[in-house]
Amino acid sequence: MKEGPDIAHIAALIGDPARANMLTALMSGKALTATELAGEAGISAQTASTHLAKLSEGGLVVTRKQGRHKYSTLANDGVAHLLESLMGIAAKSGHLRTRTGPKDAALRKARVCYNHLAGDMGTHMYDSLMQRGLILHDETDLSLTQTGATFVSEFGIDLDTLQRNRAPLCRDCLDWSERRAHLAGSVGRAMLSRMIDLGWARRLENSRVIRFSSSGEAAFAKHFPL
Amino acid sequence: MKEGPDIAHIAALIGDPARANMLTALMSGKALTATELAGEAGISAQTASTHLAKLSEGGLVVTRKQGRHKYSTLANDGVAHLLESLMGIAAKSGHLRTRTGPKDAALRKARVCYNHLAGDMGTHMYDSLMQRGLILHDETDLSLTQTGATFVSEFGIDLDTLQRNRAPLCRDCLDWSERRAHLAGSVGRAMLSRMIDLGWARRLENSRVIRFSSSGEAAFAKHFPL
DNA sequence: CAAATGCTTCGCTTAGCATCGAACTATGAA
DNA sequence: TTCATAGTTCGATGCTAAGCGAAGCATTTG
Repeated sequence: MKEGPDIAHIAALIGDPARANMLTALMSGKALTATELAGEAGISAQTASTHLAKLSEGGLVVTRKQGRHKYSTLANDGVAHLLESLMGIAAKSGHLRTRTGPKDAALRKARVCYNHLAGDMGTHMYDSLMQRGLILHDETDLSLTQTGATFVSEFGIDLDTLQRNRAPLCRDCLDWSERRAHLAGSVGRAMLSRMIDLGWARRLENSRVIRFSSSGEAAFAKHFPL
Repeated sequence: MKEGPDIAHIAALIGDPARANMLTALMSGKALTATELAGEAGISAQTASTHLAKLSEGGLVVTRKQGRHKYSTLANDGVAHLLESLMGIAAKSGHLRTRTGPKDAALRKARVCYNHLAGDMGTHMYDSLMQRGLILHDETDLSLTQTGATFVSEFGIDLDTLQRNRAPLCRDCLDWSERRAHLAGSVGRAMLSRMIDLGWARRLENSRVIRFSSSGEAAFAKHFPL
């Protein structure tokens, strides 16, 4: 009767509102402590502790002890991807968001998705890179072309360091607001952090929103034309 | 505090074992009646009825009344895609499948995923089509090339009829066993049903397994070389 | 018509689990 | 050492929801 893996177990892990809030908070890509996560979810520290144990046991989250703190992050890109898929379906199917605040527009424009750029500007960048032949799909994954590699290097990213990791350089990730692909993977992460280093944008506190300065937005448009 | 859509609600829908079993059964792509689904999940008809109401209300499933039967299917490709993602994560993270039966190997080789071909042979076909330039990625989706369209037509598929639908012709779908892409979308569905019409393969009862005859497998290899 | 089948609604029971208070361990600071 | 902070474990509580029996509605069949 039972075929394939046990999806109910891990779906149930995400299905609790408190845990879902923690996971959403971790979509920022930052490593958060247990108490921070408790705050995000609006629950006590004890409860958060048990939740974290379950999430980690279920392989959705990995933790690292450092002094008296315990930092948690999403276990891998796959989990982030899964969460975005969930958001996509949750967004369109049914009684949508609880409260459509002013933040919502900002989130749709540019936000962080597991440390890479998502939202309108994320898909814009993806389209630009794709159209100019800097990235392409081989059958299974996304990869940089030769010209793409030089472009990325000239943008100030050290590809050699990234390549030392086993993780794929490029992946695509489906955007819940745009329902289109954007650039994930280690290059995607590096691109975003480089933009922040360049002063183009900054991350808002306690939020996934990325705010571009007007000059930053201009530079962005110049670097990623369509 | 709450950003983005409510993922907990729909994750909770999938998180119940009975409902998860129903959804997995629907991954076959067949429309199943309420009692059939009750059987799949191992619960009574009444309980299945309430579960179906919730699934439909949550937008994961659509139902159609026909006489005294009520047929359910997955709501759209996105839901199927989400379920496959879940299986992928569930498969690798943690205490894996409950029981690795003989069926498992067959499932990995060829199975149906929302009416299209998945598993080893599914990714094989995808790779072949991609390598020969019959399908390609534009920035957002997958599409047939000119030569791809004639290939598909010569295979015996009426593209005009398919195109009348609003649904995308091609999509890619991530395989939980192979962790690679395979061909979904209406063309993917048509390909599989054509293979069955040609007698290459048949679907096993009460299972997602697709069994190719030896001559069918030979024909498959000939049509989709690498 | 009556009988049978498929599905749904109601009411009830039960089990699981999220939650917190309180007590305990571990690390860092004064 | 003493105090403070971070995190965990235990026990008790209370709510939610899954499950089924029974009754009801709808549709097809004899």
